[in-house]
Amino acid sequence: MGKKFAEYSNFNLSDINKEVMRQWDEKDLFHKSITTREGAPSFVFFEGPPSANGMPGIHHVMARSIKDIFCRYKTMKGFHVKRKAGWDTHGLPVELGVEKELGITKEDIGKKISVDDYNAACRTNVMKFTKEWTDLTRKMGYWVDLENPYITYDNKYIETLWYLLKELYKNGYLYKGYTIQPYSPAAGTGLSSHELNQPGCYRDVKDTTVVAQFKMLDPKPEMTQFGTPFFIAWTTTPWTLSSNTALCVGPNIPYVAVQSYNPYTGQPATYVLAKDLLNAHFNPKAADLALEDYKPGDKLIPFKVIAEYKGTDLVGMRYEQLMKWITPENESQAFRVIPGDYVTTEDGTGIVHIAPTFGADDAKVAKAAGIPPLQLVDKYGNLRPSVDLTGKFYLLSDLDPDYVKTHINVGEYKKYEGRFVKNAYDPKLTDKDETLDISICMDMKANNQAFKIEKHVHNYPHCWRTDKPVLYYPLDSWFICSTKARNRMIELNKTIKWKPESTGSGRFGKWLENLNDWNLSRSRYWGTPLPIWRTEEGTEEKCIGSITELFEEIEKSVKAGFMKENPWKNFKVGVYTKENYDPKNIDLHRPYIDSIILVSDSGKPMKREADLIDVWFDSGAMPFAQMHYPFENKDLIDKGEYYPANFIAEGVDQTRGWFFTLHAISTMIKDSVAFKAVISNGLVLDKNGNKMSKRLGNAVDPFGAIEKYGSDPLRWYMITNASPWDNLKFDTEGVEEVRRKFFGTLYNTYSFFALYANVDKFDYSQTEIPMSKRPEIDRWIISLLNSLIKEVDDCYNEYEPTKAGRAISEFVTDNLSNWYVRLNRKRFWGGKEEDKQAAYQTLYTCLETVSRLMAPIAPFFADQLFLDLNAATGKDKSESVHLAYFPKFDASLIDKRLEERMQLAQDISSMTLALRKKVNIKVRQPLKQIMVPILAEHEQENIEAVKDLIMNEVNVKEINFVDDSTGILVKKIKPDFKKLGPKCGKSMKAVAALLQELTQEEISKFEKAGQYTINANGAEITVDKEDVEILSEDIPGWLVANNGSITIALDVTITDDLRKEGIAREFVNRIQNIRKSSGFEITDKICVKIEKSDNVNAAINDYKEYIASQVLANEISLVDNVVNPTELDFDDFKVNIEVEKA
RNA sequence: AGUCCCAUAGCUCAGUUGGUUAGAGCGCCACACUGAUAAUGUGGAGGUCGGCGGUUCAACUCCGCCUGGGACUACCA
Repeated sequence: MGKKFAEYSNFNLSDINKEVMRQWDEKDLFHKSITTREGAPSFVFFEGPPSANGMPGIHHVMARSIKDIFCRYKTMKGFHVKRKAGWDTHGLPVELGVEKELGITKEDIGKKISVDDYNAACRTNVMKFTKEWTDLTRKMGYWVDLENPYITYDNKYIETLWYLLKELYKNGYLYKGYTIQPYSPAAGTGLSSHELNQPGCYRDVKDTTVVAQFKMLDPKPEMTQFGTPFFIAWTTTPWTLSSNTALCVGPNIPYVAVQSYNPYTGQPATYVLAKDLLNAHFNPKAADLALEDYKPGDKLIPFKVIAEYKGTDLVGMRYEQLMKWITPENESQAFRVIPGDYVTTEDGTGIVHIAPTFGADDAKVAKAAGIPPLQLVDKYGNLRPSVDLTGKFYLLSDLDPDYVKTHINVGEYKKYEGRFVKNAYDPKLTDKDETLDISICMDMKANNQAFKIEKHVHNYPHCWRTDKPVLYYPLDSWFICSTKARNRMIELNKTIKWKPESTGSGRFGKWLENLNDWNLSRSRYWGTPLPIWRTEEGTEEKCIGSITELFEEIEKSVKAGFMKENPWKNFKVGVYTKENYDPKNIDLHRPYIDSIILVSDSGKPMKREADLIDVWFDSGAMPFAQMHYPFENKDLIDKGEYYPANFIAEGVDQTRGWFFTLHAISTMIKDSVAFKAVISNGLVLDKNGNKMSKRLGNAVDPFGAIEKYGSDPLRWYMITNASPWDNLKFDTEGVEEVRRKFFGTLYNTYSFFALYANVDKFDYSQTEIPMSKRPEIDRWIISLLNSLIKEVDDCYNEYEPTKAGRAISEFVTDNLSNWYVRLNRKRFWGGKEEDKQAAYQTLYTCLETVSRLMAPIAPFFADQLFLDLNAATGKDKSESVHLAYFPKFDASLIDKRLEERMQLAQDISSMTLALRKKVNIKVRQPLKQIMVPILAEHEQENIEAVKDLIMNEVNVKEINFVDDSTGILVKKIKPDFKKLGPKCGKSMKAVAALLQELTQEEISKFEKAGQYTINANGAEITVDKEDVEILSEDIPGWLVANNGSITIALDVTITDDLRKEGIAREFVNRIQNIRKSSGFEITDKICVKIEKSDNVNAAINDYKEYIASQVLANEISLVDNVVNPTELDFDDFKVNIEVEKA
């Protein structure tokens, strides 16, 4: 007892932020929020690891707020919510950052700088902004364990990755393949899809394209009747034609054979192409011209369709190699027509040129049809595509001489030997020089091989490092055969709760359906090494799944004499201490790992495959790797306590990134989802809807924003302004508005409460007034409060934080502050004891409950509010709202009819005030009555119940009801379309019009009979009473307002008595002002002297007591003269008055 | 190019299974309040629900096409 509610002189959420954070640290609350729930059911959350080599931005506040909200909520619901922070530390962005910093390129690594030093630089660099990240995380109030984060470069982490890779390997998911990948000849490296999607990588380029003619070897008879028979196919990369080994048709696409002439040479020919594209290549205007009338050079070239085929009819047909420079292996299998489902007739000819070495799709369909790729043998004996790694046609001198002899037509090839396939790759050429494509096209034109040569603009990816176009090029890579698990992934995906749902079924679902194998290889230095060792010929290999296993293998190798000793002899197998796994003791990265040579089962040396693995594997494996599974914490995961996650959240850009890798790894390793629910949030844009970027200077600094506004309004704004999955147009004015509107109001409400509660020494030690004894308005707000609890609980449960926040906000501002507190102020400073207690208890309950409901979103202010309230009452002794429990709603306290009645009161009040406004009578002037037309009994009951509130709020003396019996009501009929619609069908409109035209007599007849027959468009329709709403819209002669079905009339006559009372109220108001401006305490008693005047005498005499009670005056007297007059200016007269302390 | 998301007042957003006065806040204009006061309240103006078609008695709502913005994926020749 005796503890007071804290009162504040100012309201600064940024300061509250800091102070509350200090207390959290002091009390070690984050840890307690976990330890106090020990043993409770666990709610598993996974943190997606950000990369700490960049500064955190405002969008991170968004993403992390979402994560934090649900972790805090679940903690309040009694769950044990462990959450580990994580850092993504490998990968190209890190490497490039380091290269930039050190001023080197990839080629310098191992030369100018040792791999060792380089990786050390990466290790430091990647954690460059850790401090800022930690700082932001704390300031924004994101509770996550930053002291024991998982770090992907950790030896323990890598060891788990190896374990997982080995599991995949054992189950046949890992294979080495030769595939077409984006490759940058200028940079000498393959590129990941992530790199290809850097801003600005896809650019429009103008390329020379050609429709090539492929001469048939075994044409169908009808194709031979006119000129030479050709297939025609379009390509945007003419240089790849020399590597053509097949043509591809759509099996179900219709094709035609057309007799015509080559536009360049004028030679007669029979062309085969897709029927749909006939007019794209043959001008319809020439359709009627006779073939024989054609003379070379004519603009319009005649043509004649002579036959039609389905794609399948063409499959298997053979054609002559277009450029006979190089003879492919297995020549007999090449140069055939093959089927491909991906062929369309959107552009080109419906026949696709296939160069298996330079197209991913090409390689796929070619492989399926047994078509050999066109490959060379280089001087080292390797099979190579016709283009070398620098982007030029191979030099003969770089090839195997025997191969050149047997397979290359040197005379033909010489002309193109060493030509770069894009000018950009050739250091000696510029854009203005003739491209290889053009050279080839010119030759084709001359050789009657080109049907059409055109410039074509298309979108093409460029290397983000060298700015030069990417080449699709075959490279050796390790793959995860994720397609094998595709169906299972699709099935499991259906069990995941996606927010929004469309991302799961749409973006993610479609992605799964079109899944490709996962290319794991990266030829870089800083990353998780692929733990596969191979003999030189690749006939034997070993996949290593743990350090222990590696050590066993090293021992064998030492025995076999391939290694002198184990380089990590201080490492103790099976000892999982931090020290033992410290990089000083062991480092699984390159270059150390590359020095390990193992021995194969047959006794041959094996070297590690030089590749690193995709960093996305690092992050997708975090459920296991963060626990060092299965080496440690095996049970936690196997028994489901820390896996799978109940909930994760990241940006929508992770759909095919982290969300996918988590899902894929989990499906393949555990045949389980990795997460049961996921929120994919949208972007944070600037207030104009533009992407934030440092370059444009429109990026919002999260630190500055938190410092200025505090995290709570920032979080509240971000969460309530738009659904997380919609993009947020971030406007600081919105944050300011949230601060003022929501937090300001809540703070004011609390301050109001605290002020009077302290005066009255309220501390909830008094007996609780039973709900049944509290006034209607108290039961109303408690009912709303319980409805709110249920709603907010449901929203959080359904991962709808936006709706939760909006509901809380509406309750606080509209219902609690603007209605409950405003209407009940007098109860707090006057009022009978029991009624006062009821008011305090009610308001206390509301505020305290709100502090819990809002805590997940606005953790700082909510905690202060909760503690301030409970410090005085001791009702909940939790150290923090975040250790307390989420409120439970009590259905017995919810009274929907009461809520409706109050709504009615609010509507009637609002309408009355609007009427007052119309005739300019201020609220302080009492009026006699409101008239309400009543057509049904329950309407009157409802209003009666809230009558006092209305009268008080709008300052009228009575509410009277006018029922039908008076005969003065003017009624109107409103059709209920929902009921009447199905009944009337097409006549609906006519019926509605007729109903609205009914006279007063007809309406009464209708009411008495209970139904009415209408003749609409010749059809008789019987309308029942239930099909319409009969309402009274007017009382003739009164000032009337209506809104929906409610109509009210206001009596605006001001009688003498009313005028006097108005003056009295005016006095109360003025005297209160004087009290305040004189600096009196609210409990001070006063003495009032008023100068006599005809304008006021009567009013004062009649209302002396009333005024005195309202302004705490011991005495109010009318005097001839006042000594220290204050002049009060009433609208049409002035009065002198003196107010002093009694 | 495909997939997905978004489009409602000047701005930010609500809008139930289709049902007839399309709402709120901010901003703006006017007013009131001044014992919740670095607050607050009330009223008012402000909409072809992106466009065009369709289904329906009835479309902001369902369907199709288009436009604009965004994201993701992608050398379909």
